Amino acid sequence: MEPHILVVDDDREIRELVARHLRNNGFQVDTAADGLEMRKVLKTARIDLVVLDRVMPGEDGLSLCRDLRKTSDTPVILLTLLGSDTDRIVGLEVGADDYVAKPFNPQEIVARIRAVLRRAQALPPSAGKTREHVFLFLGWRLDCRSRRLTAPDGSVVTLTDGEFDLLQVFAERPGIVLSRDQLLDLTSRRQPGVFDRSIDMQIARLRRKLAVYTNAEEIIKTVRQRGYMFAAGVQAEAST
Amino acid sequence: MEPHILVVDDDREIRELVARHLRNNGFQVDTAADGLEMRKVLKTARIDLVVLDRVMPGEDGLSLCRDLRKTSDTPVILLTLLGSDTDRIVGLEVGADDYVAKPFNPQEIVARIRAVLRRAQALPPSAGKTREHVFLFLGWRLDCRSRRLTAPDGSVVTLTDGEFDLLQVFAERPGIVLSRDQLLDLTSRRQPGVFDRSIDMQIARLRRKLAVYTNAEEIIKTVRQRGYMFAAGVQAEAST
DNA sequence: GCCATTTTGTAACAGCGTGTAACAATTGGC
DNA sequence: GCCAATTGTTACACGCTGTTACAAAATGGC
Repeated sequence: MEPHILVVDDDREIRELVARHLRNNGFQVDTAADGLEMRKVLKTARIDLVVLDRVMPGEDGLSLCRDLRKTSDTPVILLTLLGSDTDRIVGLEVGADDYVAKPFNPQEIVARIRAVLRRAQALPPSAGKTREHVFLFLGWRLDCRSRRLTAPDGSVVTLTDGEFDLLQVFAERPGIVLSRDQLLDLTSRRQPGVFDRSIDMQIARLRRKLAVYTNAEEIIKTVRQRGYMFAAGVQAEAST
Repeated sequence: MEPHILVVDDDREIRELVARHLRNNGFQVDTAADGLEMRKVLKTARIDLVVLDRVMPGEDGLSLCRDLRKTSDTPVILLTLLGSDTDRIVGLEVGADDYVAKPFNPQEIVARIRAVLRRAQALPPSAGKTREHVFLFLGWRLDCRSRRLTAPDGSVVTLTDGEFDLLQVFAERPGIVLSRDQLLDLTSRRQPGVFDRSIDMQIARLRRKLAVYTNAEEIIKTVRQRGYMFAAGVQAEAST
């Protein structure tokens, strides 16, 4: 019985990104773009926890949290802006159980959800339920829990750590153009003074390894002046 | 009946600042400068929540939190360094209920304490703590109660204390990259002045013993510039 | 307490991964 | 078609990690 999470955010991209990440971690997820949709979902589904954006047009996260707290004990995690002490304090005071500051590491949301639910005794600690993060594209299999890439013919392709991180970032965000800066951030290889053309080198190296089996152009496309995009359709799943 | 908080921090100034602020907000407060004092207070007073500094000489916050969580449900709030995602995630995993990043606004600690206590008061205490302590991976069996490692062919493999602790830390957190620093913390082998490359030696020694039976690269992977990750899928269970 | 053995940590070096610099190829605006 | 800007490729230097050797510390039997 997997916990059921409701993600409320007017920003569709963030909403779907968080939802996908949570699904990959074994949660059942519904989404809502505003307070109206949120209330509709809450009326029709039994939700275990709400992830709620602080800043939204119309009714914002704090108001929604305050209202929700009047009628329900459903735990709430607020997505706040970094550096806003008073937002966080007021959020906690109106009844939020926790917050995560944007920009966020999706894994932190997972950890926080588990911590909150653990206290609610809705979910045992993660060691008891191993779920793996697997991405499938064009016959390739990317397993992020074992850091292993398997080619369409079943052979294992050895990637360097940099290459693996890069491919993981892409596979988690198919169809989205990612700038060099974003790729450096997302792969956690942003260092002060790093010349951002180094990402081009890493992409070339990754493409070279993929190209042994598949036309790499169908996997990673260059978007001139903007960055790179993972062009292969991705199926994400939890493996058994 | 005001909640009773224990503040643990080696830095006297921070300790007394937090204590004074909490007293001004209606909490009863005790303080401790280290793990020894903390345990002494916990033996003699009924504490409702512990505020625990992450970085302390000798036994640090993560180790203390881990130990405390083995025997008690007392909520813990960690004071962490700003910007360390994996510190926060690992902290939540070893059982902390929350964290506050330094430098902090004392009012945020108050809000967090209230939020955590509100949650704790909504829950009955755990009946008995059943923790998983047998881990199965690639045919190996790690029994943490008897501190015994059994190979896929059934033979017992002798590990040193250091090697065993290290393998246990990994098996509890499959698929997560753990830095050298974190590994030193989680294995409770953090000593002042220890050259942090010593962990590489321990890992090499563990790998050598595992490699007699299994390709060790499939079990513990190096993630360059970040640390090491347990790549084998783990099934955890409570032994009979 | 002594001492042999085991465990752990440090130093040095080799091999590999990553980032930079330079140059080649491609792209797109005019 | 021209050309400046952008991206791809090659070569190389430096830093990170694995291994070996040895020293220091810890352990346990007598």
